[in-house]
Amino acid sequence: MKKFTEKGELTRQRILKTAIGLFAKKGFAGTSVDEIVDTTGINKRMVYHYFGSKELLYQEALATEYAKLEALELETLHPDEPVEKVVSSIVSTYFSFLLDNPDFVMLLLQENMNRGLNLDKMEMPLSKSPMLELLIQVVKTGQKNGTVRKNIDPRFLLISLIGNCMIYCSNRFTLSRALAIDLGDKQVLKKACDAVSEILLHGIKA
Amino acid sequence: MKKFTEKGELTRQRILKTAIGLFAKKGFAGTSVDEIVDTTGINKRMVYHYFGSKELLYQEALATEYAKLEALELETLHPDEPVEKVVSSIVSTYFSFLLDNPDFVMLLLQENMNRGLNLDKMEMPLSKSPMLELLIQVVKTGQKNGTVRKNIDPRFLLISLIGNCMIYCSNRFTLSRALAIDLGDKQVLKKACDAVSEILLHGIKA
Amino acid sequence: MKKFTEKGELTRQRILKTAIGLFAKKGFAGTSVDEIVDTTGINKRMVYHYFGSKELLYQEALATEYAKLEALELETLHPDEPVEKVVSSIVSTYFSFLLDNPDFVMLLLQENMNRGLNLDKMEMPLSKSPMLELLIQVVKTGQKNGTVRKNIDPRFLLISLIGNCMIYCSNRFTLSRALAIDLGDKQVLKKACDAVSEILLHGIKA
Amino acid sequence: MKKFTEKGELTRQRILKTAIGLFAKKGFAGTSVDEIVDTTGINKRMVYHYFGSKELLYQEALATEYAKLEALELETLHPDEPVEKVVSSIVSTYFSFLLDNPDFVMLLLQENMNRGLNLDKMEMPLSKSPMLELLIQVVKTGQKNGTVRKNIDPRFLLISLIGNCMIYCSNRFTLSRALAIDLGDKQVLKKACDAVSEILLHGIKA
DNA sequence: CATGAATGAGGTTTCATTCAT
DNA sequence: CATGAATGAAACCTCATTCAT
Repeated sequence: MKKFTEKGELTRQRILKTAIGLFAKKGFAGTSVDEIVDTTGINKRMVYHYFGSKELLYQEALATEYAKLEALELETLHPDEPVEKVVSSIVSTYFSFLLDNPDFVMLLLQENMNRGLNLDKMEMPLSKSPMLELLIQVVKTGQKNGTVRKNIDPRFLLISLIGNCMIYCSNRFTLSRALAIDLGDKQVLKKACDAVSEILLHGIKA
Repeated sequence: MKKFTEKGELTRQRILKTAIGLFAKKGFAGTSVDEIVDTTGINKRMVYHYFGSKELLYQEALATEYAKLEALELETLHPDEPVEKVVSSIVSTYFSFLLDNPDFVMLLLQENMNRGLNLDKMEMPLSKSPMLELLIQVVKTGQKNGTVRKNIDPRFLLISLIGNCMIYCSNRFTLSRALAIDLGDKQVLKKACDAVSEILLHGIKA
Repeated sequence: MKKFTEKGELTRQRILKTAIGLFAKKGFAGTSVDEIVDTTGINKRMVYHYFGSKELLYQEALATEYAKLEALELETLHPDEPVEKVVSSIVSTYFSFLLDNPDFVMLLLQENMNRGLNLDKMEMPLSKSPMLELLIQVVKTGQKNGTVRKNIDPRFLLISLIGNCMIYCSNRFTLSRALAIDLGDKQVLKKACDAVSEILLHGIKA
Repeated sequence: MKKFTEKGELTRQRILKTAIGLFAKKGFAGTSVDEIVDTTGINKRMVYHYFGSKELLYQEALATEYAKLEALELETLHPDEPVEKVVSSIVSTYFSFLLDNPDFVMLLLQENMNRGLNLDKMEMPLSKSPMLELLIQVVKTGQKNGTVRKNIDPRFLLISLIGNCMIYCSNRFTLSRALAIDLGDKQVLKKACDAVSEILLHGIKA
């Protein structure tokens, strides 16, 4: 990796931060380099100096947000805790994370719309999800002591879990419209989080 | 409004169909009018003749795909059927629909990324979801006869239901990556559909 | 000349009238054939059927308006009338005409900006101005009987006369701005007309 | 505001100068940005870099020419000079100016044809015409000492004055045609200038 | 490290005109 | 006589990128 002076690093970060916001809001094709530099006030040449190209800048933006997912705090959760506690904790963790990181959500969706091609190009390590590891543990334990149904597949469970949370972000506007309910309202979201927790808990228990 | 001849209508439809595919695959900004006309072989001027602008073409594409959702056949489902049958039917209906209409999924996600602005511009009628009406019925019945838990809100249930199905499409690539499971595989999807059905059924029953 | 049926002639006239208005307001280059047909509601093909091309339509528009100038009523004026009466009559005649025919003014200016090229193409007859003939007469008479100064050239007098009237139309907006006076106001124009008459009358008398 | 280097300013000026000539000759709609850049040899992107849009470039062209009018040297004219000298000086000043600045004349006419909309957009200051101030002075003085008729309104006088000069430029081609006199001929123009001076002087004197 | 100038390709849209019926 | 469909060229403007200092 290149090393930059302190001032340079600051410039770099300002560009990256601005780019993340714009790419998240308007997509890769919908965002112009001019817009990024106009927003930051930094000279356009700097984008190419620090990032090489628009695409590489986008990938760095994607990587930066993606890294946040891995930083999800799991410290307070342990495989030896009861399954109920673990599941509801994961749900609220995801809810908070997704709501707090709308840029991440948008970039993730975009990447999926793009068939994951940028992640391929970036050769991101296929890091095993720690969340999945945890779920595998607690489900196995739960199945042993009879609190979890036998045919629960932790992978599908994790997907359900994510899907239940993500949908509030990824389809917020169309759902608000169709169901006449404001999914931007904090109180509504609190109830939604609880509803998700409860339905999943009942969904897996034996 | 303008009247078109049969031949003109054909041209119009060819443009629209092509546009739907490209907008779904590459997004609004990522698709050029040139690309659309090159694909169809129709003169570029015709796009503006029939649709007025790229944006209006996009909106018509969106409306066309969106209309498919409303056409989801609910005829075989009835409010007086048992809740189990209804829920699992809805799940498999959504699964099939989303898998069969990837363009719809992409356009829907894009519209959400765009904060629903195009739907607003189009002044789409806020049609009450028939799916929601159905769920409200069967949940109420189920709660009366004791098969469904009291605190199930049909709206959150529907969202969960959609989220559980949608996630397999909207996040297919990143999930396949992270969980080391091929979500493009038909058999995997069959299992996933069953898993979703089961978890939700257990999730709501008293 | 071609002959058209009554209905056809009507269509033709509607196109021509619309074209005159648009060409006068927005210029030749600034007016599109589409705009003309959209305004009339007549099919675009008809423009080419009746006029051949946009340029020929423009020339016909120009000729139509130009013809109005020749129709200026001079019947009540005679060479044997006193010069004062003739001059003030001409002034008010021009004033009325120019104010009543803004399209003429605009097309005339445009033609001058275009170096008279269309008039050349149209091979318009270099019709001797009847106004000039009249002026030549009365000036000669006036000079003979000592009421008009010797060195008055009727041609320059006519130009002055036209210039004094035309300026209120051709430069209405910039003059209104610069002189803080509303040259669109009827009463102001009445005074202006009188002022022009008076200044010219005193300007030529011996 | 943006800062430009010396070299950039040069490029800017070349574009502007070329634009003035073309806009004056062919009008706003009749001039294409491509034509401007082809004439200068400068890349098209630069037009938008320095001027923002074709319209803004046009406005700057208009403003540049318009500014020349204000620069009309009035230094040699003083309110305490006799009215005859002042009027004939103004006439020849205008004649020279208009003949020397055909681009100004064309842009001014165009702006009037456009109802002064660009001047409105540009929020040009409604600078009091120094020429008018001067005329007000000398007319008042002339009226006091009995050399100028009482009912001369300096504003209408100025308009007449301008009209008498302008007409030779604004309607040069149609007048040359109609009156069978070459208004492009220097000697003819000299005589015309004198005729205007004389008619106006006699027109105002008591 | 940083800046403004510059570029060629391509973006969306509109043009005047012709075709087929 | 009249219509809607169709066209290729050119309009204005923006793009990601590179140059020169």
